[in-house]
Amino acid sequence: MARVTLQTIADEVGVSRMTVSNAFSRPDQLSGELRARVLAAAERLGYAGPDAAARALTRGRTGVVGMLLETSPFDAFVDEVSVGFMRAAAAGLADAGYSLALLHSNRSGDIVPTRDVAMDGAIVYSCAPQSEGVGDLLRRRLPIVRVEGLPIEGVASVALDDEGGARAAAQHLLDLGHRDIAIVAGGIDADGRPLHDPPASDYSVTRGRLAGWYAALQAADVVPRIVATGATSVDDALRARIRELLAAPPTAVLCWSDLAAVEVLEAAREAGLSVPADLSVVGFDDVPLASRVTPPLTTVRQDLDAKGDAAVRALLSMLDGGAPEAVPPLATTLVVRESTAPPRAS
Amino acid sequence: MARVTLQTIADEVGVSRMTVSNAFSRPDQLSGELRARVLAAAERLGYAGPDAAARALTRGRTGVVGMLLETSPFDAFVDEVSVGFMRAAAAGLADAGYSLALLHSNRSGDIVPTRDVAMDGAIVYSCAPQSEGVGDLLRRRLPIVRVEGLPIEGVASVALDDEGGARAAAQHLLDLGHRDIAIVAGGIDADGRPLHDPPASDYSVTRGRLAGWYAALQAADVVPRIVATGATSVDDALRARIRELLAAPPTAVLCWSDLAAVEVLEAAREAGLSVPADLSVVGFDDVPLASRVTPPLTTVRQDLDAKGDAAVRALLSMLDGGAPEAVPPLATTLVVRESTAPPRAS
DNA sequence: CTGCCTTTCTGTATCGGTATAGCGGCGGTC
DNA sequence: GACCGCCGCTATACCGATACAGAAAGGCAG
Repeated sequence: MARVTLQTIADEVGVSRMTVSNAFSRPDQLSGELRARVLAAAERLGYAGPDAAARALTRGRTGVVGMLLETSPFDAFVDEVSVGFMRAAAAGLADAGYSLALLHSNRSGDIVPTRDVAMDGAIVYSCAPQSEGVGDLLRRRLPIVRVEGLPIEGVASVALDDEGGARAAAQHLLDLGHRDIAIVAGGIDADGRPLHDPPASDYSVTRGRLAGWYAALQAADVVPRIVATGATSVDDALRARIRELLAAPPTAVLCWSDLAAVEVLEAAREAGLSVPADLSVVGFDDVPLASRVTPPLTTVRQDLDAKGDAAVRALLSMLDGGAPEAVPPLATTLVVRESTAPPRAS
Repeated sequence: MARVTLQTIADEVGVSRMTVSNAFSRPDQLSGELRARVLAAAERLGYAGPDAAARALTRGRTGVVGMLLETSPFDAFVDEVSVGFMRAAAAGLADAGYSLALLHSNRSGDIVPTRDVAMDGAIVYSCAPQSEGVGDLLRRRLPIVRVEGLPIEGVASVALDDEGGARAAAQHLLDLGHRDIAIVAGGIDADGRPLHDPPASDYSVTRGRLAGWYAALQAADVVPRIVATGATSVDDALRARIRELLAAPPTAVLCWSDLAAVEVLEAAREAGLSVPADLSVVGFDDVPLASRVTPPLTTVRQDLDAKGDAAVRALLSMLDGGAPEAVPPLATTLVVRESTAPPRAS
């Protein structure tokens, strides 16, 4: 039993293939009576309407926007920050009629998403500019918006004002009177090289936040202690270093994520340190968890809805033929809760 | 400047279009020397490789699996249960080389995802069988797997053993000695009709859980009090009813979700009731939040990874040409934490 | 009754690929 | 020296639709 196509219906009804196509796609092009007959025949033969792939080919539009993630899709769904971004992006795209396809980086199959999945544009979330996936997308000359991650030549981008947020966080601690401050950061010093001052990172989020912390601290002549791993998520190595740090605790800790800050809270509890009396802790991101831990975390909020909206708006304007345009860094807000206080008088 | 296609390259190199195609897709079909020349020309002309839409048309495969959600994509990313499911499903599909496309139900654009987005198969998560989106997908005769939601004729399904989990939860309260038990459930009695006994619901999750609770309670001759709304998420109406309930509190409450249970916890605190001393509370799902609230919630755990894996496995087997096959209900586990205790001796 | 404009439908070309059969040339076998 | 098989490439026919330019039929003004 051959597949049912426009031609099948056309033969059945005794009209041209074109007329059947019009019955589905341009109803005003034929009489209501004939259209009804065509549709009835289609129904009878079990025709679902124009084939999506064929239509995508001729119309040159798929209705799909891809999202390439630095991590595997699995990890992206674990991280509350990327979930929040996906949420806003998916909602914005849905409003504009686009479906969001999560592209993976598994290149072993015969279909490599970044190269072979049909789409009208893509969002590149926190990816290395030189990664294969990004290369594939660039080669296709698709409209692309980069979100976080290092700059990609010729690609519009949406990013947080990491530096400003970090500066505000550091300044908050300085204003409280702290001078002995540690920084907990991932994505730097992967191979144990001596750290620069300020330390360097190829991980854009950490890079911006480091710059902000150092800007404030150096202005106050404070030299921070650095606790770092190469990993960009909280891992056992980082946990161990945090515990080392708290053996001779500073009075305050700046963390590059709320998750890292929660680890510090945990380690402080183990070490018998009271937060914020003995140790002030500042996170970053303001994920839902931040306000639920004990004590609720002082942190730098980023507005994930705004980030998603900005990315979608930038992409939609390109999909409509607009030129890629720069989006200014998204503002952050310092949220002061109960994990920070003046240092204990010594 | 016309678009660069296989033909452009073919003309440039002076070979047939077919040879260029082979250079990309079947390297063994031409000499290495010629292939190198073709690829060099492609590079020079900025050809990204075979067009995805065209390839999808001829090969009949897209590498995309759609996921249709009952709610908007936005809400799906808010609910920890659906996020957990998406996580597992996306990971499983990525391993198999498929990208996951989130289909929205916005039918106003010219591209209706369920009808017009090219895909090889779809997962239908907790959707009404008679919804337009489901109808579109069925008409296309795509391989489909249903996850949660009411049965869809001829569609393989993956669902939780809601009934067994609920029965275990109710039995746990009975074993503790509770006789005055309330049930908090959404998705029933939307228009205020008198409730049946057990109450009816068109919302499959609630339906299964109700059946389980009643099975255990009726066997013990306990008649529960019902607190319900038509909404399937926690809303103000439900919050208000919970507060009414606690004006004359039962000794224990069975909730159809952890989120609802957290509301009960909150309302109990407001009413000056101590959990579990004055009131035992049981949730459902075991979302991450459940173990973090105070007191940690006794709840029925569902394994979202298993659910995602089961759905993906079922779909993959159909994509490989297998027949749809029934997947047995997924097991649940009662997790006893600190929100349940024997009723206060009266 | 003629000419012109609509309405309604059809024919052909095209979208950008891939499958498949076939063709010339070359080395090798008997 | 005729025959065979293989290698490397090409020609042709699709895949399933849509765009666009007509063409037949009918309506209306002059």
